[in-house]
Order: sequence, then structure tokens, then C-alpha cells
Amino acid sequence: MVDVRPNVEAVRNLRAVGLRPTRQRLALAQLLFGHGNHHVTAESLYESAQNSDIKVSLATVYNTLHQFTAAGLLRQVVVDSTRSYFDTNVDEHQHFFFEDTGEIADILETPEILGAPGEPGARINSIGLMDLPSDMEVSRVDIVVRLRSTA
Amino acid sequence: MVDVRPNVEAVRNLRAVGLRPTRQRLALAQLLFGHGNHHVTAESLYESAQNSDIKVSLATVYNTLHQFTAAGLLRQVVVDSTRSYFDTNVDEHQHFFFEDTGEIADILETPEILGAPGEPGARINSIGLMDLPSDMEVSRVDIVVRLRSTA
DNA sequence: TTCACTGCAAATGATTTGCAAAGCA
DNA sequence: TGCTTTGCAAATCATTTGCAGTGAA
Repeated sequence: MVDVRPNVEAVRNLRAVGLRPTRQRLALAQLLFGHGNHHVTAESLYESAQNSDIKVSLATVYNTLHQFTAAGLLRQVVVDSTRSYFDTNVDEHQHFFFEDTGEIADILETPEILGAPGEPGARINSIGLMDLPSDMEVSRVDIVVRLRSTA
Repeated sequence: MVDVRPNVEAVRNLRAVGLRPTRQRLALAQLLFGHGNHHVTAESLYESAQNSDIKVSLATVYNTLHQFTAAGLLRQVVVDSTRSYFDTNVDEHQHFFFEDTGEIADILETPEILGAPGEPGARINSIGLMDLPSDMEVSRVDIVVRLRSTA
């Protein structure tokens, strides 16, 4: 049974990041954040919406993904030069990329090399990157472990 | 002064990977491998060719980049979801990505965490990824350190 | 009412493809 | 000669944009 009550918390969350809680944004937020962490593309989210009888255009899906990303609710993952992936897990963590299927999965046990929490890439930086230009700072460190089947 | 003698070594190198040494491939190889390591996009290589009075179509540039990559002469670097970058350095190494300008640079001192030579990602794998599916192997580990100016 | 948001369709930009002409073995 | 490769233009694919209509405050 579908819960049609206005989701007070979701409304508040959107307002908190400066986004109007429109029907489309609430519905997409529910799809994105209502079922644990996962990874989506614009196309896959659009499909999910259709399967859930959510009326929303592909353009709005793109807009929403970008707005959510700008607001810090999503994180963009660059693993494939042909499409953009978005991750509902915005914490510092890394990814597996399954080359055969194009799927993404979180690396749950983040290797300790990535540095202490709150210091993205600190360890890597201290080990080998002493030649970082002085007027530059690390925005973030992306690690993608690409896997292929041994078949 | 331009050396117009047939480049015997370049011809041999192409033959060695099963590619016919055509005029276009030889010219692009010269641009790519004749001046130290660097990073190109199809568009940037096409421009370089034009500036060097090399007659080659953009389609052929794309074909050639993919052929060279398949042959192991180039390595594709995924840092930007809007274009493809290719690196003439095919050794295990990592990248800086300058978010402001879209430029790429090699990280020269590869942090030792990446594992011993010949064992891509060995160290990372041994530290944290014990839950790797048994029928999967690490194709490679990509690390991109994204930088932004502090301005 | 007012301004943000949405949806559609057209535009864009990178990349790929079909196919005839040109080039290498 | 026979199979590759090239170049052009058209096709594709993901994504963005223009703009009129819709909705939230």
C-alpha cells in the first residue's frame, strides 16, 4: 500500500538545502533515499520513476540530480566516460566498477590509506604528493577498482 | 626542418601491434609519442594535427586513438564524464585532475600503497578488499586526485 | 500575483557509423 | 588485385536549453 501522506521529513530536508519541495522532487527523493544507498544514472532513475507511476520528465530528472548534487545530497561518480552516475552515499568512500556490466558498488571497507576521517586523501597526500602546487587544494580523491570476470 | 624520411622504428612499432603503418597513423604516432608523455583528447589531438599540417579527419583520430588503446600503446583515463582522455604513459600511475581547467597531470611519485610493480593494486587489495567476488579480478585501480584552486 | 519549476521539443557536443573512394600489401 | 583504411556526412546518445504553461508561496 502506498503511503500518500505528505512526508514531513522529506519536505523539511529539501527546504533545508534551499529546494522547493515539489511533487517531482519529493517523489525522486523517495526513490533515491527511501531504500538504502545505491547508484543511479539519469536514465535508470527515470525508469524507476516510470515503474512507480511517478510522472516526471527526463529533463526534470537531470535537473533534480544536479540540484541534489549541488546541495550535497548526492555525489557524482566518474567511472564511465559515456554516462554520469550518482551515488546516494556522500561519505568518503570508494568504488568497484564492474567493467562487464557497467555496475557500480561501494567498497565497504575503505582501505586505511585514504586517511583519517575528515581528511580526504591525507595519507596519500603525505606519502607522495609533496609537489602539489601551493595555490591548489585537494577537492577529493577518487579511487575506482575496476573488476572484470575471470571467465 | 622536418624529417621526411620514413621512420623505420615507428613503422616497426605499428607492425608489431598488428596495425598497418599508414600515413595518418604514423603522423599521429609521431605527435603522440615523439615528444614525451602527455594527455590528449580526440579534439586536442586533431588540433595538434592541423597545426602540424597533418591531413587527417576527426573520425580517423577517434579510430586511431581506440586502435592504439586496444594495442596497449595508449591508456584511457576516465576523469571527466563529458570527454575521453588518453595518456601516452601506459605504466601504472595515477593522476591529478585540475577541476578548474580540465587539465590532467601525472602523479610522478606514485604512492607506495599502489602495490609492487606488476601487481596493480595489490596493496590496496590486501588491505581492505577481502570481499572481492571470487570470479572477479582487478583489471586496474584508478586514482584521481581532484584539485581546485584555493582562490 | 509572482517567481520558481516542469515538460516538451529542439539544440548541442562528443562520438560512432555507413559507405564510396583511396591506400597499402 | 584484394582487403584495409580513410574521409565525409549522416546518425546516435547522453545531456542541456529555450520557452510556454503549471504550481508553490
